Order: sequence, then C-alpha cells, then structure tokens
Amino acid sequence: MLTTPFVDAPIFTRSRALRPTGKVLPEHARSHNRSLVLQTLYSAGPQSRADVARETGLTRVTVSDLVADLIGEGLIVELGQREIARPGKPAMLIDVDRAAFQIIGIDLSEHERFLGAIVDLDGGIVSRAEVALDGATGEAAAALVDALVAGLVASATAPVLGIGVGSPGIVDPNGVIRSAPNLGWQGLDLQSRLHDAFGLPVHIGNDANVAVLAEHGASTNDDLLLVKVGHGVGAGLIIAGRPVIGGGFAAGEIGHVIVGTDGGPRCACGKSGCLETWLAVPRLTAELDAVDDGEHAASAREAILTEAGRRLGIVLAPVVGALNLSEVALSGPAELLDGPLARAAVDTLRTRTMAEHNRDLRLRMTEQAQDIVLRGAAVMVLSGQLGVS
Amino acid sequence: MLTTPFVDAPIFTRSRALRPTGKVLPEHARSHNRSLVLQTLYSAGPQSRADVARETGLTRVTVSDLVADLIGEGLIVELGQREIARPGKPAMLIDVDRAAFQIIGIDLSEHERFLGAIVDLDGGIVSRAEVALDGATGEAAAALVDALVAGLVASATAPVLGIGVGSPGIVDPNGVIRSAPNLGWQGLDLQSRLHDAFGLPVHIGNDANVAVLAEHGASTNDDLLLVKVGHGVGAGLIIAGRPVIGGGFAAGEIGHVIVGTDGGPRCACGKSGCLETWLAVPRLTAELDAVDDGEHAASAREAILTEAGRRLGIVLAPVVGALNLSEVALSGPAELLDGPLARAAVDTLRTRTMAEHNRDLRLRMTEQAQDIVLRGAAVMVLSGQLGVS
DNA sequence: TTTCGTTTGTTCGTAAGCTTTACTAACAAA
DNA sequence: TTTGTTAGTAAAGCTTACGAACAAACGAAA
Repeated sequence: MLTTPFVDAPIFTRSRALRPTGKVLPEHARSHNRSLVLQTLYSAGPQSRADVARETGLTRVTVSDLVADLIGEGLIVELGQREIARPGKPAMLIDVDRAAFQIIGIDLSEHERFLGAIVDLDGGIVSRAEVALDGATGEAAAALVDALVAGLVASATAPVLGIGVGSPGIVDPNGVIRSAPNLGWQGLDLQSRLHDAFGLPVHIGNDANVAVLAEHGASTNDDLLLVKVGHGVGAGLIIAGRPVIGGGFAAGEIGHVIVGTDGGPRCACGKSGCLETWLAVPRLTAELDAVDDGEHAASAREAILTEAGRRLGIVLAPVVGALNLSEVALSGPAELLDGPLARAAVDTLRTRTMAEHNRDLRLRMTEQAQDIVLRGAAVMVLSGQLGVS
Repeated sequence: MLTTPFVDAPIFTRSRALRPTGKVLPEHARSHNRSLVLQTLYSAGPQSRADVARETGLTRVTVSDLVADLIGEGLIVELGQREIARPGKPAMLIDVDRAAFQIIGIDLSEHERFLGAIVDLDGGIVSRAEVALDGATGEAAAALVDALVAGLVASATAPVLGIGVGSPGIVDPNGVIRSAPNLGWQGLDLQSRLHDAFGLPVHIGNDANVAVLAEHGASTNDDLLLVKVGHGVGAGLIIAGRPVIGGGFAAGEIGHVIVGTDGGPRCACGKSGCLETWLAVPRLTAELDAVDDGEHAASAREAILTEAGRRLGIVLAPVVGALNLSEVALSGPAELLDGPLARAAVDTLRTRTMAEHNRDLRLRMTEQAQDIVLRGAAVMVLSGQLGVS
C-alpha cells in the first residue's frame, strides 16, 4: 500500500473552482465570514450571537467580533433579551436591521414603461415609480432611467444600499448594455452612468437573469430555470446556486431557438418556428383573439395554449436533460401561462426526457408574478453589496 | 447624493457564490494560495519564485514560504539557475516535480473491457492495462475493477497521488454509483471500496463528465460541452470553469431526450426518436452496414451521417442557446463523427440558434480521442488532490 | 576596475484573523 | 443555597501574509 503526503488531505479548492482564480488574503476570509453571519441572520431571523456561532461553525468569540463590526456599520441591531425562560444567561437577540437601508430596483423590461421601486432589505416594496416610454430610444430612453432613479433616490427614507437594474438585451458583467435592440442601446455603459450620477453602487443584469435571482430566493433549490414570457421570451438560469451568464453574456436567450422539425410561423428574426412565434405574449393573444366566438371557441383557445406549452416543453427538454434540472419556473401573464399551457409544458418535458432521471421535475408559476424583476434587482444589490440573498 | 459605508466596497463573495457556503479559516486561504502557486507552475512551467509572485499577486516572501512547503512535500523541485543572462541575482528555477507522483486512471465506459493506465502529472500515459469484461456484472465486474487497479498500483514507479475512475451511469459526489444498468450496479460504493482496498484517495465520476475535464484542460474556454458517442450517448458539461453534476447527479444524460417532432426509430427505453436512436455507434454502424453496395452507396451513407449530425444539432440547439455555449466537442469514433456528421451538427446548430449570440460557436472533435476518459480521470485526481488542472 | 542599478530570495518584525482557554454574569432547577 | 447551564467577553497564542530591509549576484556604465 502506497501512501502520499496528500491522502485525503482536504483541499480548499476542491469544492470551489477547478483552477484557483486569485490569491486569498485574510481580509477576504473575514469578509466571507462577515457575509456568512449576515446571511445566517438574514434568513433565520433574530437570534443570539451564540446561535449564529452554532449555525456557522465559527466560535462565539469570532461571531461577537464580527457582529460588533456589523453593529458599528449599522447593519445589525440588538433587539433586547430573549423572552423565553431558559437556564443560563439570557440571550441578547440580534438581527439584521431591516430598516437600515433601502434598495432601488429598476425594471426596464416592459415595452411601454420603465418601472422602479424602493425595496427594503426583506424584499418588500416600499414605494413605486414609473415613467412612460412613449417610444423613446437611445439617449432619450437612458435619460428616462436617470429620471426614474433620481426620483426614487430622492424619496428614499433610509440610506440607499445600491441600485439594481434589470434590462432587456445583452448585459455584460461590467453593467454595459451590449445590445438592447428595442431600446436602441448598443454599448451603453449604464452602470458607470448611474454610478457617476448618484454615487451609489450599481448592479445591472439581463431582465430574465435578474428575475431568476428573485425566484431563487423563494426556492430551496440550487438549480433553477426561469422562463420569462412577455413581449419576447427569455430565460434566467441558476446552476449549483450560481447565476449563469454565458461566455457571450447571452445565456438564457432561447426566444429564437427553433422548436421541433415541422416548421412553424415566420419569425421577425427571419427564421421559422422560433420559440417566440409560439409563446411570446403578443403572438399568443393575437392567436387567441383570432378565434371566432362560437361553440368551439373555448376548446380552440385551449388548443392554442396547449400547443404553446408543448412547444415550450420541446425546447426545454434538452436543457432539462443536459443539466438535470429539477425546477422550472414560468413568469408572465398567469391568464395565459397558468393552465393548459403549463400543463402541456410539463407533460411534454416529462415525456421527452428520461423519466428515471427527471422524476422529481417541477414546473410552476413564479411566486411573485408582477414584481419579479424589481425584486430580483434588489437581490442582485443585496448579494453584491452584502453577500446576502 | 446619499452615501453608505459600503459604496463600492469589494465583497469577497461577490464573484464566488450568491450565498456564503461555510466559514473560511486562514488555513483554507493558505491552501488556496498553495494551489494557486502549484497551478501557476503547472501551467506555465519552470520559473523563479519571483516570477510566481508577480503572476499570482502574492509577495515574494509568501511565495517563498509556500514553495518551501511544497518542496518539503516533494511536489516542487529546484532545477538550477536560469541560464539567460540578465542583470540582478540569477533566478533559481523551480517547477512542479512532474515525476514525483503518478495517477491511476480507470475507464469503465467501454462495453467489452475495462481500461486502466498510469498517468504522470502532465497527463502523459506511462503504462496501460485492461481486463476483459466477458459479460461480467455486479460483484464480478466490481472485482475486475479491483484487480485492474491492483495491477496498476503494483506497477507504479512513483508514489500514487490517487485513483480516478470514469464510470457509466449515475455517480454521486461521494463516489457511489447510484445506477449503471449495463454493469448491473446499483448503489455500489466504489469509492469506499477502492479507498479501503488501496488506502489512496479515490475520485469517481460519470464517464462523460470525467471526459470533459480532460478536454477542458486542452481548451482555453471556460464553458465546454462534450458529447461522448459510444454504445450510448452522454455529455459532460463545464460552465464558468466548473463541472456541472446536476441535482440528481444525472447531468449530461441526453441520450434519451427525444429529438424533433417528426417521430423516429423506436428506442430500447420505450420512447421513439431518442437521440441515441440516431447517434449511438451500434445504431449508426448497423444503418451504414445495411446500405447496399452500389452506385449510390457513398451518398446514402453520407445521408445517414448527415441526418445523425442534424439530429444532434437539433437537440443541442436549445442547450447552446440557453447556456450561450461557445464550444462543443465531440468524442467517439472519428470515422463516424468527423465528417458529414459533425458538419451537419454545426450547420444545424447555427441555423437553429440566434446567429448574433452564437457567432463564435465552435464544434470540433476531441483532442485526445482514445484516452479521454483515462486522462480525465487523472485530471479529476489532480484537481481534487492538488487543486490543479 | 570600480561603481551603480537591478533582481532574487531571505530574514525580521508586524498586522490581521481565528482559535483555545478561561472567566464573569445571569439564569433555572433542585 | 447549591448546582449546572448558557451567553458573552478577555487574554493569549497560532497561522498567515505583508512590508522593510538586506545580502548576493549580476550587467552596464564610468
């Protein structure tokens, strides 16, 4: 039997990256542990320092030290002694000060207007704002974003932790909107623009990629695909707890993938049978509206929705199979999606993948229908600034 | 303008995980930096401590300290002074001692035999071994693995760093083979079995998931999908540099995803039109053999291969689109795959996805046709034990 | 030849961060 | 009152990385 110095020696990188990315200094470790404490409190609520220590595996000493820092920064507050009578010294409850900061969330994905909101640290929407687009594009549209943010920043009732933006199109990790055809943006450095204007941290992502962050918070799953059906069709993807951006920052762009091998409606992109030609809201409503009222109108409409769901299932099946996904969420108008469409999608997914591997596959509507991008934008800020979500 | 204590404060977790996973101690940081030094030397070759310091961002002091440890462990050696005449003190070159350890790689994915090899730290194959299966399944097949490993361990000419195994079927992260129908394995804890028998670190993965590790080493890309065509069809996937295992540990199982909406051959799994019915080697060769020799034999065979490639493209298109993949590798018999089949696959992929986002998509044959699982198994050990790949 | 500047690698002391150990405070239960 | 438990803190120590300073070794220029 041979032995080496490394038999079973646990290596830090084992569960992290295949290739180490960069040096790690003690302060990074501390920053990580700080986030760990925050996350523990954030998700489990008020508890004692000792509770946090048990939960995180850190010692009480270290937790006390980190908590002292966090109290100094105003992120954590002491709530008073625990009421429940137990042996031992009574615990001083601490919690994230959920009123200490607010977050600006911006949703640029709707077609006629930009939405904004002030979101508290719990993801609750404090107040809203919106501006009508009126066909604005390019600089005019960007100026509308400025104005929307300015109004929200002015009306915030607590220090603002940061600005989160969900935008249509291709957004790179530096917050540059590489391409958003509908808004006439190409290479728009929205992150710098907003940062320079407001002096706040800014996080920007594709609308569907942002939306899946919100949904992921409500889910216990480490893998999640969210399909966002609106004027177009896009997806956001989380794998092993990490958002997937894609090499060209275009992950989730499934709207113009061709579905099936039996042709299909002509698409604006030039191809035929793209997913959007079956599933995009304008197409669906147009098809439904075209059904003549009459005896068979209901079943005709159901057939349209069922076919749309089937097409969605067809395109998702290889993705679900390749990634062994266990959860798919649908975001969009519930009156269209939540019914025959969703049922057909999950049926199709089940019949087209290997049942054995995808036995516990679930497809469901999103928890937070309307505000999913706004909330996701807030999550992005929360996660980027505090390491919490 | 509002300010917060966190404006632009870089947070450790920002680029790592959304939610912090566990505490990080100084020793973990050191372990990470140790791997970083190793990785730098491993991929860039002989250089001075000062070179490593510049490359990694660590100080010369720290690098010297880490290197001293690594020399003590026999992983790094001094090679003598640098020859090139430069001002200043001559550099002492150091490098990973690529002869210090060997790795046992095992490939259980072939149908008639188990393959094994001794692999050096560079991925070079030092010697080979194999055992015929002769239809063995269950415990008999497992015993063959034992024997294969035993022979290789005995013939190693350097300490063995670990044992890497690529197995068909579903393999969980603990090295338990949940299900490998062909071998009659179900819940076989091969990792513990081999660890107990040989006292060496053991790493086990699905054959395609292991293969993609080898291919990833030869690639500069952070995202990579490898399709392994053999008796069945499977895939291995790396996203953002990290292998994707899947919630049910069944990522990459695309062989039984239905392709297209126009039916297809009956599959052993009960469905019709599974990818395997077009692409698996036995199916393909049978179809090709069935072509009558004659005037149009060549074009008939080409049509069969083209159709197989097209089917592969159809099933991959949604995956490529959703993940924004830039690179797909094909592994298997070159005489079948490398030609009309690959051309049809890439053509189909291009026409069925959005050209704009997948402009630089590449599909190619694997670099290391034969030994890809053996080499991937070695990479798995290298990465698991040293954080290097 | 001497001097100067450069580069390498080491030594020494320091700062940061987490742990262990030990302690006090505060409580319940017997 | 005693005993045992729990919370939080304080002190000391270990690990780790850094900066400053230095010696060694070299080329280039004076």
